[in-house]
Amino acid sequence: MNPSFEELKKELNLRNVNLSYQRLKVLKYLTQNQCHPTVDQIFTDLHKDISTLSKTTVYNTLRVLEEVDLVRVITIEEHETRYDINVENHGHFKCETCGTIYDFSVDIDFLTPRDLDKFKINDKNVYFKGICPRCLSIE
Amino acid sequence: MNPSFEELKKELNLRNVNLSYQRLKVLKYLTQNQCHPTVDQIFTDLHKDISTLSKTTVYNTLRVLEEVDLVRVITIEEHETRYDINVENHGHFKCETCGTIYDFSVDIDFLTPRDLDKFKINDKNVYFKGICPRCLSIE
DNA sequence: TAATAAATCTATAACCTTTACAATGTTGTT
DNA sequence: AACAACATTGTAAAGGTTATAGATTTATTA
Repeated sequence: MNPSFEELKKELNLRNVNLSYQRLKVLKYLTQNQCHPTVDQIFTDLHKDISTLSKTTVYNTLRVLEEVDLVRVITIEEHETRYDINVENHGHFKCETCGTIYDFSVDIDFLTPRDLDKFKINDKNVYFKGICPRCLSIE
Repeated sequence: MNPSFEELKKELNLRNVNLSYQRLKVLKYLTQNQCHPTVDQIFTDLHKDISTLSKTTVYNTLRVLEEVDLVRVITIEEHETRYDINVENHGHFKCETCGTIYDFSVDIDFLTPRDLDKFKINDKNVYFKGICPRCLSIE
């Protein structure tokens, strides 16, 4: 499972990242909204609570969290960078009709391309596109 | 193997896409430069031959070619949409040091996530990040 | 071939996301 | 309390992509 909020706070301390009020809110948002939100979604939602919040802060915070490997960047589609707190390897499915992004479990370690024998692999990503069951049933 | 240039021209006719001079040049470029170029790379190189070429035309052409499934969009990294004429399923490896994108063969059909039983899958993508052998040896 | 319609190309401006930067505010340490 | 270090904010700038309108080319018909 995903790490709990408390565990994440500990992680930040371990990695010498100060936990400001804004960073705490972003982190909390990511743990509670594991729907791969965009910066704009995060900013818009948090702005309701923190009227002084700047979008730059959201960018900065996400960059910091990414640097310490607590957050993962997902680039399924151009022009919409999404953020995911789950660092575990899993695949993403984007519905081309409604835009929802679904997680799915995939045995990425099973992928052992012989072509990459001499390559150092840091990150593996799998994403599919298509139509989700809900949109299929509506059609 | 990849389709030949002549075959691609036939494909365009089949799909009722007019083959203008500019489109022909872009298509030719993609078949001869299968290095997943960006729009800017395509435009800059072609501009040497066609001084009147507009970057908008490159965008438009790529969109048309994508719509008829002759070209595939690769989004490995944010802010750099890349184009690939090879529609066959294969994986991409991006070297985080030199930026080169390598192809590798991967048995994508082997990926049969049970989670996606009821999903209609149109497109499968696999991309890895890490360091390529050349950069490893230089270090 | 000429006339007309349709499609394509070009250039510019607009848009949107992300980054850079400088000023302000906050936190931590002594 | 004073200082330094860091974080936040707001604005401006950068970069890539798209919208649009006019010019050019191509296709069609007579």
